Amino acid sequence: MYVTIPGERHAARPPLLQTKATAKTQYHHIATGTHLFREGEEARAVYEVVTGVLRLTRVTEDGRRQVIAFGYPGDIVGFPSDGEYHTDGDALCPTTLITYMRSALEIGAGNAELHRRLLQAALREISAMQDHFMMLGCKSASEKLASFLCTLSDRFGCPLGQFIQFTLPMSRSDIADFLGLTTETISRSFTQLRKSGVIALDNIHTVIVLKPDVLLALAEGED
Amino acid sequence: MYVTIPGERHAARPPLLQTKATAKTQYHHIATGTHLFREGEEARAVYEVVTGVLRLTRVTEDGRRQVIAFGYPGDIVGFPSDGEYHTDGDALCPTTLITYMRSALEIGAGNAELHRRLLQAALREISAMQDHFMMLGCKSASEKLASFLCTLSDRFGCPLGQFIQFTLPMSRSDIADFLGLTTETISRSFTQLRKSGVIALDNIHTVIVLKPDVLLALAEGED
DNA sequence: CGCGTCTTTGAGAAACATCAACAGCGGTGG
DNA sequence: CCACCGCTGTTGATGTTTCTCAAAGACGCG
Repeated sequence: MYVTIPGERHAARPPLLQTKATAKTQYHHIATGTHLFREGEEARAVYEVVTGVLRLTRVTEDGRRQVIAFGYPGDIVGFPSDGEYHTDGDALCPTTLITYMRSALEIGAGNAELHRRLLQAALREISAMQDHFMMLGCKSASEKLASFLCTLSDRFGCPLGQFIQFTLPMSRSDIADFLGLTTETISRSFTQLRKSGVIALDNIHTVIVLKPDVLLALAEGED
Repeated sequence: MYVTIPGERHAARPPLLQTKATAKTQYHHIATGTHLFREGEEARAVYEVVTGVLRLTRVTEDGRRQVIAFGYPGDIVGFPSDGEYHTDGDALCPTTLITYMRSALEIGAGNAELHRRLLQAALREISAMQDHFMMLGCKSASEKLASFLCTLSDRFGCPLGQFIQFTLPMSRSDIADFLGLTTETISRSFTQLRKSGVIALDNIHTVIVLKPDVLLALAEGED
């Protein structure tokens, strides 16, 4: 089942969407593997990830899966369309969330400031999804993995001596389904990056970036 | 350069974002090939497409292009992030737009109703982009093209006898860059659909769907 | 009519998927 | 404590899809 990752609980950060009007912040804890919402379900809330990581997925009728996004601290997840969730959302490790009732999306008058921040979050989400398009549509397998690791390194890497370290709470097949590849190809690309000395794997879920500049170059497509 | 498509000017429809507060609707006409905005530019407005079609693209440093979306009537385009456009936007045929100043995105108090509709439009956009992810990540070449044609057929197809007809204002290479394929593969997939009697091409830019049910089945992955 | 651009078609090459076997690792139970 | 089991990940051999390169055809435009 789900492996509990010795996990990089990212430093607390001020909630993005929080406004003065809702002074008392209600945190919500969920365990690894918990489903926060499912595709097609009526959307009752949007969530801000505070610590931990969520996985957002969609599945076709014939069982092919696409990981739409990973929800890291600072991300807003669960944006509905026509009142429904359009992805499954579940926790890859113990996760803390802030819940914002769906009404915040709809009643403009109620809390204009929260509403404004939600729109900004939605716009950032659109921008992030466009980056993801570039990966899925334009890049080779090794470029995709390099881009993916680069993004995580930039957003969540911790200095380790002169290197950068971060954890991958998701499985190889999650990464594969995120990048539109197979687990075998992901595994081979990891091996390639290891053998060329760009990264090291402390354990399966811990990446150490040895040559950040080379990783970035690979991500941009300079073989 | 750009070929002017004998174009399917879709029936006028009530503006999505229009509110009573801005009673007099200001329409804006642009010619084929006109750039409405460019990536990295300061975002001064968002646009609602009324007639015509826009193409939203992004390009990597080394020149690979991804068509992020096509903006058809009823779509809102030009959502900024951090105050900037993140795609190029240009017209594939003569296009009519309604302009909404960027301030509408930011000053919640100014026009709460417009703000609310913009958020709804952004949420629809996110949902549409998730559908696009499924195409890019999960589907084969022929499935991608079938899905693409299906979507256009559903949204903009006109009955032609017992068949459905619609126009493709974009080039084969636009379709290729939208689906993460090459023009040659698109061309071959079109030929395949033609030879199997699922569609007919009246001319390069006019598709007639002969077997909608088969096209849908192909789109869903039932070979 | 001729030219340039876009599209189609073909042949060969490359990337990635698929299938299969094996290794590593944690958990369980004897 | 060790043997066994199941799961995930890795590696290898092979197959398929799609890309690349090349050439010819179609179409609009001057």
